[in-house]
Amino acid sequence: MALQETTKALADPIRREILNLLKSREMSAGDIQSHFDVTFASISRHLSVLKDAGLIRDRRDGKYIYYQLNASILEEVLLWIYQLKGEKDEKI
Amino acid sequence: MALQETTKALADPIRREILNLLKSREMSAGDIQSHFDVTFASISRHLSVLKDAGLIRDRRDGKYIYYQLNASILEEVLLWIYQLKGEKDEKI
DNA sequence: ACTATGTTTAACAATTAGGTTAAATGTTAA
DNA sequence: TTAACATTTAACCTAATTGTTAAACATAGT
Repeated sequence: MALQETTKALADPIRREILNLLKSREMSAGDIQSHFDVTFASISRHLSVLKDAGLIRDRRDGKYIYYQLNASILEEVLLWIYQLKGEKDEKI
Repeated sequence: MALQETTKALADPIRREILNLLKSREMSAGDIQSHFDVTFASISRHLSVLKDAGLIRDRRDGKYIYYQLNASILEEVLLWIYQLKGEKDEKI
Protein backbone atom coordinates (compact mmCIF):
# COMPACT_ATOMS: atom_id res chain seq x y z
CA MET A 1 0.00 0.00 0.00
CA ALA A 2 1.48 3.27 -1.12
CA LEU A 3 -0.20 5.13 1.73
CA GLN A 4 1.99 3.27 4.15
CA GLU A 5 5.21 4.41 2.49
CA THR A 6 3.95 7.95 2.11
CA THR A 7 2.82 8.38 5.70
CA LYS A 8 6.00 6.81 6.99
CA ALA A 9 8.06 9.13 4.84
CA LEU A 10 6.18 12.13 6.23
CA ALA A 11 6.65 11.04 9.83
CA ASP A 12 10.22 12.35 10.07
CA PRO A 13 10.98 16.04 10.60
CA ILE A 14 14.09 16.05 8.45
CA ARG A 15 12.21 14.47 5.58
CA ARG A 16 9.39 16.98 5.88
CA GLU A 17 11.91 19.79 5.86
CA ILE A 18 13.59 18.34 2.78
CA LEU A 19 10.24 18.40 1.02
CA ASN A 20 9.80 22.01 2.06
CA LEU A 21 13.20 22.91 0.69
CA LEU A 22 12.34 21.28 -2.61
CA LYS A 23 9.08 23.17 -2.80
CA SER A 24 10.66 26.24 -4.36
CA ARG A 25 13.44 24.72 -6.44
CA GLU A 26 15.25 21.50 -7.19
CA MET A 27 18.43 21.00 -5.22
CA SER A 28 21.42 18.72 -5.25
CA ALA A 29 22.03 16.33 -2.38
CA GLY A 30 24.86 18.56 -1.23
CA ASP A 31 22.66 21.64 -1.22
CA ILE A 32 20.11 19.77 0.83
CA GLN A 33 22.64 18.45 3.27
CA SER A 34 23.97 21.92 3.99
CA HIS A 35 20.65 22.78 5.64
CA PHE A 36 20.97 20.08 8.27
CA ASP A 37 23.27 19.12 11.04
CA VAL A 38 23.60 15.47 10.13
CA THR A 39 26.02 13.73 7.83
CA PHE A 40 25.78 13.36 4.12
CA ALA A 41 25.11 9.65 4.45
CA SER A 42 22.18 10.28 6.73
CA ILE A 43 20.62 12.73 4.29
CA SER A 44 21.24 10.32 1.49
CA ARG A 45 19.19 7.70 3.26
CA HIS A 46 16.38 10.14 3.98
CA LEU A 47 16.40 10.97 0.29
CA SER A 48 16.08 7.31 -0.61
CA VAL A 49 13.09 6.93 1.73
CA LEU A 50 11.43 9.90 0.05
CA LYS A 51 12.31 8.50 -3.36
CA ASP A 52 10.90 5.06 -2.54
CA ALA A 53 7.69 6.76 -1.48
CA GLY A 54 7.64 8.59 -4.80
CA LEU A 55 7.66 11.96 -3.06
CA ILE A 56 10.79 13.10 -4.86
CA ARG A 57 12.42 12.40 -8.20
CA ASP A 58 16.10 12.62 -9.02
CA ARG A 59 18.03 13.39 -12.14
CA ARG A 60 21.74 13.33 -12.59
CA ASP A 61 23.48 16.24 -14.21
CA GLY A 62 27.17 15.62 -14.43
CA LYS A 63 28.47 14.82 -11.01
CA TYR A 64 25.45 16.30 -9.30
CA ILE A 65 22.18 14.57 -8.62
CA TYR A 66 19.30 16.97 -8.43
CA TYR A 67 16.19 16.23 -6.44
CA GLN A 68 12.78 17.63 -7.12
CA LEU A 69 9.47 17.43 -5.35
CA ASN A 70 6.74 15.16 -6.67
CA ALA A 71 3.77 16.42 -4.72
CA SER A 72 1.22 14.47 -6.73
CA ILE A 73 1.89 11.48 -4.51
CA LEU A 74 0.26 13.42 -1.68
CA GLU A 75 -3.14 13.23 -3.37
CA GLU A 76 -3.65 9.80 -1.90
CA VAL A 77 -3.02 11.09 1.60
CA LEU A 78 -5.37 13.98 1.04
CA LEU A 79 -8.05 11.62 -0.20
CA TRP A 80 -7.62 9.35 2.78
CA ILE A 81 -7.94 12.26 5.17
CA TYR A 82 -11.01 13.58 3.39
CA GLN A 83 -12.69 10.23 3.53
CA LEU A 84 -11.92 10.05 7.21
CA LYS A 85 -13.44 13.46 7.70
CA GLY A 86 -16.47 12.31 5.79
CA GLU A 87 -16.39 15.17 3.37
CA LYS A 88 -17.54 14.74 -0.22
CA ASP A 89 -16.57 16.38 -3.48
CA GLU A 90 -13.67 18.02 -1.77
CA LYS A 91 -11.33 19.92 -3.98
CA ILE A 92 -8.06 18.09 -4.10
CA MET B 1 5.39 20.31 17.14
CA ALA B 2 1.99 18.78 16.85
CA LEU B 3 2.58 17.87 13.22
CA GLN B 4 5.23 15.45 14.34
CA GLU B 5 2.89 13.56 16.62
CA THR B 6 0.12 13.56 14.06
CA THR B 7 2.21 12.28 11.18
CA LYS B 8 3.80 9.65 13.36
CA ALA B 9 0.39 8.50 14.54
CA LEU B 10 -0.76 8.18 10.94
CA ALA B 11 2.28 6.17 9.92
CA ASP B 12 0.98 2.88 11.32
CA PRO B 13 -1.62 0.77 9.47
CA ILE B 14 -3.38 -0.39 12.62
CA ARG B 15 -3.74 3.18 13.83
CA ARG B 16 -5.09 4.33 10.48
CA GLU B 17 -7.60 1.49 10.54
CA ILE B 18 -8.65 2.41 14.07
CA LEU B 19 -9.38 5.92 12.86
CA ASN B 20 -11.43 4.47 10.02
CA LEU B 21 -13.41 2.35 12.45
CA LEU B 22 -14.14 5.39 14.56
CA LYS B 23 -15.27 7.36 11.55
CA SER B 24 -18.81 6.02 11.71
CA ARG B 25 -19.30 5.56 15.43
CA GLU B 26 -17.56 5.69 18.76
CA MET B 27 -16.34 2.34 20.00
CA SER B 28 -14.98 0.84 23.19
CA ALA B 29 -11.42 -0.43 23.33
CA GLY B 30 -12.78 -3.97 23.30
CA ASP B 31 -14.86 -3.33 20.20
CA ILE B 32 -11.82 -1.91 18.51
CA GLN B 33 -9.56 -4.77 19.54
CA SER B 34 -11.94 -7.34 18.09
CA HIS B 35 -11.15 -6.03 14.62
CA PHE B 36 -7.47 -6.83 14.87
CA ASP B 37 -5.28 -9.81 15.38
CA VAL B 38 -3.09 -8.35 18.08
CA THR B 39 -3.49 -8.32 21.82
CA PHE B 40 -5.51 -5.94 23.86
CA ALA B 41 -2.38 -4.38 25.31
CA SER B 42 -1.06 -3.64 21.87
CA ILE B 43 -4.28 -1.92 20.84
CA SER B 44 -4.27 -0.02 24.08
CA ARG B 45 -0.90 1.41 23.25
CA HIS B 46 -1.95 2.34 19.74
CA LEU B 47 -4.90 4.13 21.29
CA SER B 48 -2.63 6.08 23.57
CA VAL B 49 -0.48 7.18 20.62
CA LEU B 50 -3.61 8.37 18.84
CA LYS B 51 -4.80 10.08 21.98
CA ASP B 52 -1.48 11.84 22.55
CA ALA B 53 -1.70 13.11 19.00
CA GLY B 54 -5.19 14.40 19.73
CA LEU B 55 -6.69 12.30 16.95
CA ILE B 56 -9.09 10.56 19.29
CA ARG B 57 -10.86 11.41 22.51
CA ASP B 58 -12.01 9.03 25.17
CA ARG B 59 -14.82 9.07 27.67
CA ARG B 60 -15.48 6.52 30.31
CA ASP B 61 -18.98 5.15 30.68
CA GLY B 62 -19.11 2.64 33.47
CA LYS B 63 -16.50 0.03 32.92
CA TYR B 64 -16.17 0.85 29.26
CA ILE B 65 -14.02 3.55 27.76
CA TYR B 66 -15.38 4.82 24.50
CA TYR B 67 -13.19 6.30 21.84
CA GLN B 68 -14.24 8.78 19.26
CA LEU B 69 -12.54 10.39 16.31
CA ASN B 70 -11.30 13.94 16.54
CA ALA B 71 -10.65 14.70 12.91
CA SER B 72 -10.10 18.40 13.42
CA ILE B 73 -6.51 17.65 14.32
CA LEU B 74 -5.98 16.68 10.70
CA GLU B 75 -6.45 20.26 9.57
CA GLU B 76 -2.84 20.96 10.36
CA VAL B 77 -1.67 18.10 8.17
CA LEU B 78 -3.92 19.25 5.38
CA LEU B 79 -2.55 22.75 5.67
CA TRP B 80 1.01 21.51 5.60
CA ILE B 81 0.36 19.46 2.49
CA TYR B 82 -1.38 22.35 0.77
CA GLN B 83 1.48 24.66 1.49
CA LEU B 84 3.84 22.09 0.11
CA LYS B 85 1.79 21.84 -3.02
CA GLY B 86 1.88 25.59 -3.30
CA GLU B 87 -1.85 25.94 -3.58
CA LYS B 88 -3.65 28.95 -2.20
CA ASP B 89 -7.10 29.48 -0.77
CA GLU B 90 -7.64 25.80 -0.70
CA LYS B 91 -10.80 24.63 0.88
CA ILE B 92 -9.97 22.85 4.04
C1' DA C 1 45.14 6.84 -15.81
C1' DC C 2 44.92 9.78 -11.73
C1' DT C 3 42.77 12.93 -8.69
C1' DA C 4 39.15 15.61 -6.80
C1' DT C 5 34.37 16.05 -6.03
C1' DG C 6 29.58 14.41 -5.26
C1' DT C 7 26.77 10.76 -3.74
C1' DT C 8 25.54 6.13 -2.24
C1' DT C 9 26.19 1.83 0.20
C1' DA C 10 27.90 -1.22 3.96
C1' DA C 11 28.72 -2.17 8.62
C1' DC C 12 27.87 -1.07 13.00
C1' DA C 13 25.90 1.31 17.44
C1' DA C 14 22.13 3.60 19.71
C1' DT C 15 17.38 4.62 19.91
C1' DT C 16 12.61 3.92 19.03
C1' DA C 17 8.53 1.19 18.00
C1' DG C 18 5.52 -2.63 18.21
C1' DG C 19 4.50 -7.05 19.95
C1' DT C 20 3.77 -10.32 24.07
C1' DT C 21 2.57 -11.77 28.90
C1' DA C 22 1.66 -10.56 33.47
C1' DA C 23 0.51 -7.37 36.96
C1' DA C 24 -2.11 -3.27 38.17
C1' DT C 25 -6.09 -0.15 38.02
C1' DG C 26 -10.92 1.20 37.73
C1' DT C 27 -15.77 -0.03 37.73
C1' DT C 28 -19.91 -2.82 38.44
C1' DA C 29 -22.58 -6.03 40.67
C1' DA C 30 -23.33 -9.75 43.95
C1' DT D 1 -15.55 -6.88 50.25
C1' DT D 2 -15.07 -10.04 46.74
C1' DA D 3 -15.43 -11.49 42.03
C1' DA D 4 -15.67 -10.46 37.32
C1' DC D 5 -14.90 -7.55 33.58
C1' DA D 6 -12.62 -3.68 30.83
C1' DT D 7 -8.59 -1.38 30.14
C1' DT D 8 -3.92 0.30 31.06
C1' DT D 9 0.80 -0.11 32.50
C1' DA D 10 5.22 -2.52 33.26
C1' DA D 11 8.78 -5.53 31.88
C1' DC D 12 10.76 -7.66 28.36
C1' DC D 13 12.00 -9.11 23.49
C1' DT D 14 12.66 -8.33 18.66
C1' DA D 15 12.64 -5.67 14.63
C1' DA D 16 12.98 -1.30 12.42
C1' DT D 17 14.89 3.38 12.20
C1' DT D 18 18.39 6.79 12.49
C1' DG D 19 22.82 8.16 13.04
C1' DT D 20 28.02 7.54 12.37
C1' DT D 21 32.38 6.29 9.82
C1' DA D 22 34.58 4.16 6.13
C1' DA D 23 34.55 2.14 1.73
C1' DA D 24 32.66 2.14 -2.89
C1' DC D 25 30.87 4.22 -7.03
C1' DA D 26 30.19 7.88 -10.70
C1' DT D 27 31.67 11.80 -13.11
C1' DA D 28 34.72 15.67 -14.54
C1' DG D 29 38.97 17.61 -15.35
C1' DT D 30 43.98 17.27 -15.69
